[in-house]
Amino acid sequence: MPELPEVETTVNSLNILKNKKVTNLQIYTKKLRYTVPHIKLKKIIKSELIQSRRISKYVILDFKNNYTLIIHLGMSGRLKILKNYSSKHKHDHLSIKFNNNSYLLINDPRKFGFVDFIESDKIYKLSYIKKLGIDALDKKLSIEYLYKKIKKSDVLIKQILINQHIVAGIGNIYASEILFDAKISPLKKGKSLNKYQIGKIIKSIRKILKRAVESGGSSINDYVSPDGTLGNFQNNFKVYGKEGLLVRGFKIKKVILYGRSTFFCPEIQK
DNA sequence: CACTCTCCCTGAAAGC
DNA sequence: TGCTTTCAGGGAGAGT
Repeated sequence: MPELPEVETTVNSLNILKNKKVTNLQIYTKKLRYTVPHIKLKKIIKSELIQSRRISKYVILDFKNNYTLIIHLGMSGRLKILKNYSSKHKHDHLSIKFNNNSYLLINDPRKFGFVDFIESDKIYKLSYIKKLGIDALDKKLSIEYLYKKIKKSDVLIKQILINQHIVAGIGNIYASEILFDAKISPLKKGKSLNKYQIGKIIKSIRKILKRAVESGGSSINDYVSPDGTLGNFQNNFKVYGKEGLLVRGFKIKKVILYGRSTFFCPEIQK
């Protein structure tokens, strides 16, 4: 499931379409999580892709005509770049043809993702973008910022980490990995953490996410990079999905927090 | 406002 | 073996 590292890997791969012009657009699905803005989307035809970038877990494609395509991959969403595309594959919802004869496809079995289309200068007016907290890999993510956000919070640190309005980009899987790396229990309340512990968490956020980006993201379930390469960071997961396994002689436990699976090692994470 | 719960969806895995 | 049920999760919106 795409979290920050997978989205980062995705937008990097999409840069091979930079300066290419859209020659055709096919929409196969009326609605993903939200209705696909099919009328507006036609505006990208004949325009060139200027750049592919990431805002939190959103893929941002800026076009030369000053319009921007926003793609959220949800849980099972995946972008593919294909040279030959004669027939639609299962769960393909959108296909964009470029003038180098390659196709960018949005494929999403669970339809938890969505696409949006807006004038480029209005992107920060979108409520879901405007509300985002500091990006998990932004240098501006400081101990002071996080401490201030959570010093009065009764919410568990695990939930704070996946709250996109506080730190943007971390999802359920990496939250478990980050807290294991920081040796801090997911069950700790935000307000119980001191600045030293928050510093450890920030270090672990950067360490785990950067490593994951370097390994091309994770490929659990069907996440694959647009160029077809598989990420392999899931091989580096220490606790996620590893209930019952031993770490330094201690068992990894699974608990459900706010309806989400959470993996940790109580003896190591305090 | 701040928090938690529910829901959207399909395929894989578990259960029977 | 094969059918049925459960589970997975991002994030908006409803509910408290």
